[in-house]
Amino acid sequence: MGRQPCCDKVGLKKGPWTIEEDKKLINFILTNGHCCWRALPKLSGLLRCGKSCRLRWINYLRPDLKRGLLSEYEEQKVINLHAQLGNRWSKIASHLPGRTDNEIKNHWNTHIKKKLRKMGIDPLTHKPLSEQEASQQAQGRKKSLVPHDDKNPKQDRQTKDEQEQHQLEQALEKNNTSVSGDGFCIDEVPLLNPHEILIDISSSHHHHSNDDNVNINTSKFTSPSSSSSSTSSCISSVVPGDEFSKFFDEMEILDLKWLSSDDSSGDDISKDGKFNNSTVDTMNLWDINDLSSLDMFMNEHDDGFVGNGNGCSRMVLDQDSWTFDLL
DNA sequence: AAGTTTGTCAACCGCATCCCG
DNA sequence: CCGGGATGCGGTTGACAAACT
Repeated sequence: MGRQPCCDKVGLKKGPWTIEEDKKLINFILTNGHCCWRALPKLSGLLRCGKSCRLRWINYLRPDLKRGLLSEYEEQKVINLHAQLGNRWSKIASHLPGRTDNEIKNHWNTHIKKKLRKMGIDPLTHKPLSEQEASQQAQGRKKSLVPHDDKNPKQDRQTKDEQEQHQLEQALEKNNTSVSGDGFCIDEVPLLNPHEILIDISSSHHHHSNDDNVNINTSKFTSPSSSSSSTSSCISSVVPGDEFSKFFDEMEILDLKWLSSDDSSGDDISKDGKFNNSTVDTMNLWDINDLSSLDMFMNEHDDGFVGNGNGCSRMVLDQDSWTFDLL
């Protein structure tokens, strides 16, 4: 007797989402919230598994998502957090507003890993690679080192949160790492002793210096209780019209201000039509104050979607659309 | 121009954890 | 406390596009 599948998969669609499916999902969640992911597909008329709907919403359709490549500052934050937390992507994501665990995980695997190896740092251990190891890494036949519980991240979850928080706070205080530089709190036990974290921050250190390119104003931000997913839990309480508007109003705003850097000579819009983060001067999360904008979008801005004929997995329905196109 | 390789990332899968009766 | 369903999480896959030969 195996475990029951999460949903009746017969007749359910898989693969990339179409424009129509996205619209249905957005419309439904904005009007009804998502009381129950399992029931949502039936209620909304989607031929999708509830899990799939949840993932699509969390990773792609949520209005508070920030799109585009991670900035250097965010990258540095991810590296620091990874040194502390290991592959606990959702925890890491919870410290990067507007970013999803999936996005961070992908970015880690495709960009940061390579970057660290280039710098002679083992992305698993955050320790320097020996010459031999470095050459092995370069040849792609590096054996995995498992210094902290990267391979078994779930095992250490059983540690009590309070203990974790206490330990980590102490460690961070002692070592004055930049992880908590902007004031967020980490509720995890370090997998590495902070003094063991060896990250060359010279390349990005200017982000924290006086000529700081990044100005983070966290004056009124209450971090979601646990993870990126918990943001969606907040959304689950979404109700139509004014209530939703209130929700945004009451949401404590994190105002991220990305000051243009000197190297912002690049194109504002990349080839796939997305804005590059580096050139976005100001980005306000939860910048939508009125649900009517969203309604407007759904009803009148159908061409806000840029379909490619065979699905819209990369359509322009991102933070920029929500904030620029709609308002 | 055509074929091949490499890189990226959305989406899936299966297990773990949470929650409720 | 226990069992079962719902949800969350992290690893992995595969489609697509870009780069290379």
